[in-house]
Amino acid sequence: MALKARRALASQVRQRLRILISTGIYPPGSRLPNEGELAEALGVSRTTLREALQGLAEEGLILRRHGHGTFVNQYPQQLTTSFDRNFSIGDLIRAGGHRSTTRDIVIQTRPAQSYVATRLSLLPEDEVLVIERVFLADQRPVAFSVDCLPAILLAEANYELTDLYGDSLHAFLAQRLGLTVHHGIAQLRPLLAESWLAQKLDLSSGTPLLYLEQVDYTLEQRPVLFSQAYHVADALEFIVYRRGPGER
Amino acid sequence: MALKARRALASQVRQRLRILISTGIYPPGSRLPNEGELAEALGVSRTTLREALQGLAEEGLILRRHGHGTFVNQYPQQLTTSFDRNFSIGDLIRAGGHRSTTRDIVIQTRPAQSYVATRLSLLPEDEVLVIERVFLADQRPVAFSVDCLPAILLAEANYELTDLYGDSLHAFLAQRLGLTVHHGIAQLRPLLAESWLAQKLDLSSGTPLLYLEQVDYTLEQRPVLFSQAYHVADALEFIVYRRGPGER
DNA sequence: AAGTGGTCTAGACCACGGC
DNA sequence: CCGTGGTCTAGACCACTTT
Repeated sequence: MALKARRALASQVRQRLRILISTGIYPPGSRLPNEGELAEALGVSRTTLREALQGLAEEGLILRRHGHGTFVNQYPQQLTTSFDRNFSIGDLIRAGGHRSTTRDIVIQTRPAQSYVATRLSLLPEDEVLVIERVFLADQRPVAFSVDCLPAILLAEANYELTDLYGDSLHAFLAQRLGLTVHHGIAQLRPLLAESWLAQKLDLSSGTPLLYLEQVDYTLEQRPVLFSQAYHVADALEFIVYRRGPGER
Repeated sequence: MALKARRALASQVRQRLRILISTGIYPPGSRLPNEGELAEALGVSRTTLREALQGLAEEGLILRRHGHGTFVNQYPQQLTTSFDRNFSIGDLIRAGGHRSTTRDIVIQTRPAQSYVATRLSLLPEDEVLVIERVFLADQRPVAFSVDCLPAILLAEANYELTDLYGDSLHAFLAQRLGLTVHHGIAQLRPLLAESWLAQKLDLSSGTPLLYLEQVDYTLEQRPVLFSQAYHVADALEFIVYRRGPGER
């Protein structure tokens, strides 16, 4: 416990406050001690405490009122999965309280189609590793996804095919290739299931699906993953936390 | 210019830096002066400068690398509309470069349906003001929306019906009722246009639509607006910037 | 080893809300 | 008026990256 966990201080304080609130030390509706006292009680500076409080306020766990005090929210919102976070389909399924598995996996290398090459900043003759699979929530098919990785990223890496079976490609990118996904840009569209797709998902043709097309980037704005996913609507919840417009 | 614009300092610095970058003082790819120098040059503390830099990094305008420096991003992402921001449909249309108008407006007060009452924390017998309308982008219908406002909010306010015609209810809430929408929680679902809806939007029945259901809250977590919107998919773009998972 | 961004502190002053 | 949260500062020390 010597080093590490640096900037964690504010996060630690945040966690400690969460506990103090959930255990009823600070019950819903009550007012917290003022910032000075609270900072001293927790053994951190007021600045650090404030960062923790700000985080809790954004979570909706507390309410802050200038000149009045900081209060524990009586009606906290709880979002299991907010879509502005880059979760995998597996996470989405688990957030709904189901068990996530996959089937019908196809892994192959092939030349990038033109629209894929464009999104990944590749040349048309470049190859991509394509991973197709069906996601199931408790045995029920709920999504079909196609992921494309530039083959050149894999050229010098050592990995096994089984590494690709895990439902988090982000983890694979980070652990095997040293590439951390910083953010993704996704586009949403409703779609009707064509027969080939309906068959994969055990649906009838014409069922409405939520189609998502996404490119993931590293911190350096390098595109590393192109994904297409077809989601069965009534099986997965798509919830978005939308901040009001304006300057932070 | 005496008072006001308090916490604006970091925002002001941010804006000044944007200008320094866009005018080519700090061209794309170049490294900015270190934080100490930059802070002194701009006449603010390093803390304040860092807050500004952090904002610019989140915007994607600059890249920060520990132990290396801060760089102007060569390939800045520019999202006209990111869905994690609480824009109105009118904004969405204008972001696509079209002219936004509305038609078929219906405004009436009626008892809240049970699912509406639940979402707005109202009692079943409470009344809501309902605003229905069709949005057009350059004459073409692209969305149908139903907004519900608790009637009690309007009881003591003075306003005219025409205030409700503007395409930003958020602006109405802020200016007439003193209620600022802090965030909304939205749920997305694909849907097939039923005949009544298809007729309103000049579509054929069974066309896939993107359905959005949203509750807007004030900073104090008070629900003030419930909205349902049916979007024509190929007319509007739904783009989401998804940050990588993890603690803030 | 030198230079950079990352974290944390203590303290000052300001603006808002209620008494 | 007082107490609260909101903003800003100067400075210390740490950790990462390159030379």
